Amino acid sequence: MQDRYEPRSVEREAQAFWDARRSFHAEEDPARPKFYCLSMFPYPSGKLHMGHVRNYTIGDVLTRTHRMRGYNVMQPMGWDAFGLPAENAAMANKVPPAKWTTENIAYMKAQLKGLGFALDWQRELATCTPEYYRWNQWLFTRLFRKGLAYKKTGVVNWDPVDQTVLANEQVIDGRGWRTGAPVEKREIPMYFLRITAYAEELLGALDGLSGWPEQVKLMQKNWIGKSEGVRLAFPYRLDGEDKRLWVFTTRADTLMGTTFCAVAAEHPIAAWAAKRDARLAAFVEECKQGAVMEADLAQLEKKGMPTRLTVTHPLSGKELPVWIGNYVLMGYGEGAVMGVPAHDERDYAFARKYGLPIPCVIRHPAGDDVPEPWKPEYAGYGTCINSGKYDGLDYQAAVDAIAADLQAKGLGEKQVQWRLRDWGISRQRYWGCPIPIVHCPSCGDVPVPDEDLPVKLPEHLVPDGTGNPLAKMPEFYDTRCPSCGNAARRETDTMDTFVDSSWYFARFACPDQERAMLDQRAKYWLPVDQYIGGIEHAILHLLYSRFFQRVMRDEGLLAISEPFTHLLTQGMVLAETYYRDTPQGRREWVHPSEVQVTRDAKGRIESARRTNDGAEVVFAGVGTMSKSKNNGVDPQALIDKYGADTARFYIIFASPPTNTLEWSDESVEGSFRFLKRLWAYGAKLHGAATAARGAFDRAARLEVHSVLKQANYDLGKHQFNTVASAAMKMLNALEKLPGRTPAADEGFSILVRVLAPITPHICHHLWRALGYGEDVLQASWPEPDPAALEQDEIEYVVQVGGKTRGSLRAPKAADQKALETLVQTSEVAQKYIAGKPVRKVIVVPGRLINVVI
RNA sequence: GCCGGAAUGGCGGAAUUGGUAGACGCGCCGGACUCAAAAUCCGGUGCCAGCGAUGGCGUGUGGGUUCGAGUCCCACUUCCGGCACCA
Repeated sequence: MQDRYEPRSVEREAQAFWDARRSFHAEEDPARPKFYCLSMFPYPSGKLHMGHVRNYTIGDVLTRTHRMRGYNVMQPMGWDAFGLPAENAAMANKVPPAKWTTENIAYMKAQLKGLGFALDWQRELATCTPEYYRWNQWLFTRLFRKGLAYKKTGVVNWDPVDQTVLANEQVIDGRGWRTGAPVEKREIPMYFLRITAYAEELLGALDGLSGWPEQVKLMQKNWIGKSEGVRLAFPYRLDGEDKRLWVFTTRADTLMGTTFCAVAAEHPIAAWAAKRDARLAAFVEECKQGAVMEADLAQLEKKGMPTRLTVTHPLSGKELPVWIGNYVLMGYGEGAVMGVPAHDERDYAFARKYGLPIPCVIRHPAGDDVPEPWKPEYAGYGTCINSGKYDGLDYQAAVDAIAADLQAKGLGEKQVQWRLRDWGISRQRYWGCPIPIVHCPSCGDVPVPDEDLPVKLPEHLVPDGTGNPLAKMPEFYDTRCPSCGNAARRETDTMDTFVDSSWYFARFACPDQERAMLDQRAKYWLPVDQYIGGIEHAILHLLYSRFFQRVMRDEGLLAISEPFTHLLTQGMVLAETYYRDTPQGRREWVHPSEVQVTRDAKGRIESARRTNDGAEVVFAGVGTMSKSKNNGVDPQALIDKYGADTARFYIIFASPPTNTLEWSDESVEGSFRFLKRLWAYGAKLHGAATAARGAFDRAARLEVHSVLKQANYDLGKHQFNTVASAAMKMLNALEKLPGRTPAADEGFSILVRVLAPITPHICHHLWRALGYGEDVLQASWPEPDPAALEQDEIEYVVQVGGKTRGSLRAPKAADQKALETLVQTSEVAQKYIAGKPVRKVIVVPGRLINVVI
């Protein structure tokens, strides 16, 4: 074994060994427990970023530890290959998205191989291939026939200059990103998937997901948003006809405090009113300006205008004005709300602004009226007042009584309302999976029959930013109706890329299956035992996947309902940011690698200068790695310099998986240093003759085995950073041993196995070089030896009055009484008791004694 | 705005889930080796006061519960993620 650690050759050799043996190829094996470990597949954007390296290293650690624990492990990898960035790159470089995507995949695949991940490449898939997306189409036609996919209008961002639909991301401060034109809302026909049909089940099943973080389950619960309330009607007469304005409320107990109703600008009443009043028409138009993002809408200044229409209060019979309000969402509930200014913050602000009455109908802790400013208590539950026959009722009694009275009049009933909306999947974009529908003038929307699938996406087009090129391509859209054979037009919208990623985890079980979406192998591998990915996917991707799993179940493809048994959500990777303001007043972001930092005697940053020209720069804290702040760290540069094992070790060691990770080049050096020390120790053992048991063996074994015990505990918590620390502690202990004693070999073989999932290449080499075995992948996971952990004496912490004052050693067998006596006679306690009466003595077995005085 | 998180030395983080706060590492300080540098090795390092023994303070802020709080409760501050067409 050579003295110098050379990661390049060590890594090449280990990877060649795994390739030759097909070490990571997984086969179904009913005799062993299976472990399907999956990291979220990447979008092939060009090259791996640090977030990928982190995600896949975490997945690889889990994969490799489970292998060593005897599981039949499958860890696949694929490409989420459709999407907007390919179209943007296509426009910028005049290259078809397909070519750009394929080249990116090839490069990134080589990078993943270089990192030594235990991936089964035989299962590789890409969502942009017809072999994959034909099953998107197949499933869509099934859902369409069942009514679970349907057409209705949806609202999109419209760029009036480019005449194109914009993604939310392409809207910057309410303007189109390319044209700068103010964005408008536009309603267009779209296909929707009826996820709301599964709302109750998706919500209820969260409780059973014991392997998911509570935080993610809570976010999903709130997103689905079940609320029980009352749907009720305000009757009105219009053009001689009796009509009803329906609203939904969770606060029917406040119904008697209603002083107005408000409808969304897209509501039929708004359209009716706008026809008769130019100012209203202008206001409705104004509401159509701007983007569709909820975050923007929620922060709009609350504005409204009264229509001339009045409605009748369903219980009191009072006439109430109907307003158009820009804060009423057409997409939630009925697109109309009842305004109860005294007990709803938005209604309060609205009524104050427009001088509407604000009668208090719920008693709250601060009194029976609602003076300015608004207080959260006003919206609390309480007893009804000023509400006629409902006075004195509490929330539940009032809701029950009011719902019953409404029902008797045929003007309302209790109803469950969901915040969750059906999933609009139509995208007016080229680089996606074509929606398999043919529009026939006589037969309507006809799903493409199975034998005509897949509807192939032409791969040679280059979009130009003015709408979908498919819609300008008669060779694509001119077709015949599958039903009647007459001329018809093919749908040119493609699917939301979330459709592609909502079932890919299942396809990994049988990516080569040409005759079906899934086969028997999926029944063996699914569900995914461990899923790993960014917290930013906590709601949409994970909820859509849970929905699709149920859709596939109901198609008879799989029996299970939940796709992911355990979920680990990793944190983001951040880096330092530095800038300087140029004389021209421009802010220039300087890459952290180009900055030289000077520190004071305590290591605090004093100043920072740009290395090449000495210009002073300002440290602006840490932030997500981004082009705009010029602080991205390229993992490839790191791998080239230190090797894959150092990159993997650092990323595991720097932070627990769920935390954000703040990048530091200096700390990477420390990780490299550790691996060099590890190598050097291995080389020293390798060159030494085996010695007899030494005097320090007992102490070294105690240390190694107690650290191992803790490491195994931490591994169970997925706290991998302290597992890496444990490896360092083991090496520290072993380096104190004088030679190659039995404890040295035992300890080193434990260390190499603990580290093998994190830094597989160097461990592969050391394991073989020291003759511990042929392949560390085949080794079993180490467990602590109870005999090594035996101790005769225990050190107790001594506290007096809750303050730590020192420690004392006591025999292991000492009981509470013996310890009480021991502590009261001890020098350390005597000093602080100082003759005061001892009230009691608290003993925490094996840890601490507290004398209360 | 709404929903969900996070906050511990100069820095990343640890604390066996209410029991010695700061493990492990980075940085910094001092030393060894070297003609010198790099690499490597050894020692020190929460803050304040003190030559020192030692004493006081200390886990974002303000309260509370407890023999004992980084950990539990209440109220806030700041930062981060998501908000349905980025993936």
